[in-house]
Amino acid sequence: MSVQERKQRERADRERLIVATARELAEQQGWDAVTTRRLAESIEYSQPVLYSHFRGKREIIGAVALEGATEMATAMRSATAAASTARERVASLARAYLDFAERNPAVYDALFQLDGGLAYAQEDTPEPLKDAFAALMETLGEVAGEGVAPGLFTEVFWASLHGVATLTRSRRLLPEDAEQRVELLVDRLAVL
Amino acid sequence: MSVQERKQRERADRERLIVATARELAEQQGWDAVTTRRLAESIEYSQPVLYSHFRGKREIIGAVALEGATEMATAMRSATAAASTARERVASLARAYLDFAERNPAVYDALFQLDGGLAYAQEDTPEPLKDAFAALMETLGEVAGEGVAPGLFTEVFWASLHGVATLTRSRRLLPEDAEQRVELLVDRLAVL
DNA sequence: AGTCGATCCTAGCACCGCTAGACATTCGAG
DNA sequence: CTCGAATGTCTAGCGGTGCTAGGATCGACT
Repeated sequence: MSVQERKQRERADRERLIVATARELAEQQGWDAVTTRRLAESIEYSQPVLYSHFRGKREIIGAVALEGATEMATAMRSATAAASTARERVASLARAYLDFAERNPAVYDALFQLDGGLAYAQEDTPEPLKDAFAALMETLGEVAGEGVAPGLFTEVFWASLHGVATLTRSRRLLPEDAEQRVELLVDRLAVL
Repeated sequence: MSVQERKQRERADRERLIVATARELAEQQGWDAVTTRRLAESIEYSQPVLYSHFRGKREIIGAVALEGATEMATAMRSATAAASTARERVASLARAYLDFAERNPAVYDALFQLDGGLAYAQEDTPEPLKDAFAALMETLGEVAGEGVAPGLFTEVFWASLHGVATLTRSRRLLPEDAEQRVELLVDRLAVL
């Protein structure tokens, strides 16, 4: 049995290596540079090995997305933990979100821009994605205002942040006024 | 002279044909299906002809984007023209924006999602793009509220719409509550 | 020790964006 | 009217992509 267990462990290790390498490559040179050949070369295996772990490149993107969702949820929760007022919590959350997007563009793309073959906003949505949304809702739910469903409010706030994040990164918004945009969003959307 | 003029005219016609065909193909089967081979096949010329009009696929996307920007500006202006109150104007604008994105996903992608090699938010930004932003600002500038620059407010409102549009289309937001999301955005962001 | 199954790689498919170079056609000068 | 030049277009091909079929190799059991 121990031999099989070792093999399973090695296999799991290799899978983690694939995901980590894909992520690293994507962060350094963009997702376009993450080709199956380069990825295989980087992990020092041949291409077909990738396909014994994942159905295709899309699933690798999905794996990076799930990893990122967990990290993002953690980042958002720790950002809001220290703040005492509701306004501070919301502002910290927004800043943490945009900060994560800026610092991990490839992971952010895997999550919200590319097709990783993941289901969103459904029952079969993977747990990390649900949890990241939950992390948003924990803070945003309390500032939704009367008569507005927390889920709906969270979606709208999230979408706004997403718009700011993506338009900024593609240089369709200038990065200079980033802070002012956050302030405006928080002050107007949240009912404090 | 007339011979040269005819040739120039034919060349311009062919260029329009390329852009129109690219757009059509993209709307029908997505931008991934718009390959230089298929596009060339569709216009009944060989591949290299495309490169005598555009530097590459990116520029073709850019041409579709510019075409789309003009249409979008028109759509937004005619949506706000009929409305009498400021709130109605803003709500109509938002709906027109999201409607355009939903009805012309490929054009919307060319404008705000893909790289068409265009400059945004700069002096050398093409006129159609500037004008589309101007169309937004005409309506949104008057509801920015005191002490908030119209340009900044327009950017934030636009970004929010963009977030809703893209997350909805990639099925990360369910389309059901679309109208509620618009109402919430308008009522909270705009100072009426 | 020999078999047999799991594991991995080589080689290749059909496609991609893009371009060099050959070919035909048209134009303008003598 | 002829003939060289310029223009326009095409064929063929380069290096790349995601993905896979089929063969070689290796290691664990009988």
